[in-house]
Amino acid sequence: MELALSLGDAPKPFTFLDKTPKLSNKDLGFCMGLGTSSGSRSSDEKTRENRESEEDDGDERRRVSSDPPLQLDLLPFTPVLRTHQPSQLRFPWLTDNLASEPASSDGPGRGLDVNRFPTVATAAEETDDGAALSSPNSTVSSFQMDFCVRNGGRSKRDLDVETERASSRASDDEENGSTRKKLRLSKEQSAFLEESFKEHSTLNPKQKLALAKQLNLRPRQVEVWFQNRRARTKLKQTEVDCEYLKRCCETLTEENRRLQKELQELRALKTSQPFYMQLPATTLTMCPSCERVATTTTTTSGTNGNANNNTTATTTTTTNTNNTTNSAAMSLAKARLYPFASQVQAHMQQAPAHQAAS
DNA sequence: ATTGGGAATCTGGTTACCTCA
DNA sequence: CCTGAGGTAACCAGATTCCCA
Repeated sequence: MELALSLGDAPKPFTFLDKTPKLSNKDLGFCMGLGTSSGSRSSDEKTRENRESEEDDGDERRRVSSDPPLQLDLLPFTPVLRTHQPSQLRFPWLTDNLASEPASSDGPGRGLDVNRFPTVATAAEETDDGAALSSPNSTVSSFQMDFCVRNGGRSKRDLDVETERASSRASDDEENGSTRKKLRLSKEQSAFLEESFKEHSTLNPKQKLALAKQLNLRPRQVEVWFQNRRARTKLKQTEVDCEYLKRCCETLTEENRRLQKELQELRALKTSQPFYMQLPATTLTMCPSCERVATTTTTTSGTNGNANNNTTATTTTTTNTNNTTNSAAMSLAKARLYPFASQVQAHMQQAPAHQAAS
């Protein structure tokens, strides 16, 4: 069993997931998407890759996410990520003519028409993270968007309260630079961001601007949302990894317990039947070509009558060929001791490479 | 009044780019 | 012209703060 597990960013994919079907989803209750995607790369690698892929964009962006966020695609706590229909949510960086498209000409295509606040945050959009416009003090655009999105089912009183709050916040922001606004993104905005996160776990400036424009948010807000989203993803992944490690530990503990018990039985058997002393010492080795387990036996000094050499290593294919007595008992003992011996033997005979290697 | 979720902020690290000696 | 140092900007992860439902 390969226990190449990691918390958080896996340094490499868990190859055993491909090799050992016994560690499948049904056993563990979650799918082993661990470390099989971009999340398994180091940030430096990702950064390097991103920069290589950004050459086409010139100086417009510095980092590009080239891989979709696959890491959580298979996890139970994440909704099915690939079920969205591209036609239902359009991403500005995927449709070049977005700006010129007529709004919601195809029904649910835009999906966020409710967010369409007439030219609210254009100034902020133009300047991206400019200190003045994207500073924490600037609440105007985001609030207006929020107001526009949520006012559908509200009473006038609610709207008045909201307006009052916003004006209060705005005034606070104007007079106090340290005031920190809190904005709850609407469901539509969150859903849209989620969808785009499934496409790109990181944003380039173009995508950020487009998303911000689409959602009537400040680019800084989009950027922060993606940062927090990545953090949440990693946290969830860590939880899943911990759970998996816990299960592995339990499995290994149980296996250890079972083997200890078996060892005790064999020791008891050995004291009652001394011929077990004649069994050669056995070690398990790994076949380098196919990574299967092979057994190598080392006969010890002449206890079986004709073995005069002190240390003679042979493979199991020749084990005990001279010992014709106690064959039944020996077979029984070997069957208990080396449950894989017959398979390994057959495998070794099939593969000529093994003969050469041995 | 309490609490959890999440938006926002802070901090430290990395990299790319530019300028200049 | 080349090179290395220094400065700057942008981005990110991680930790933290703190607002609000």
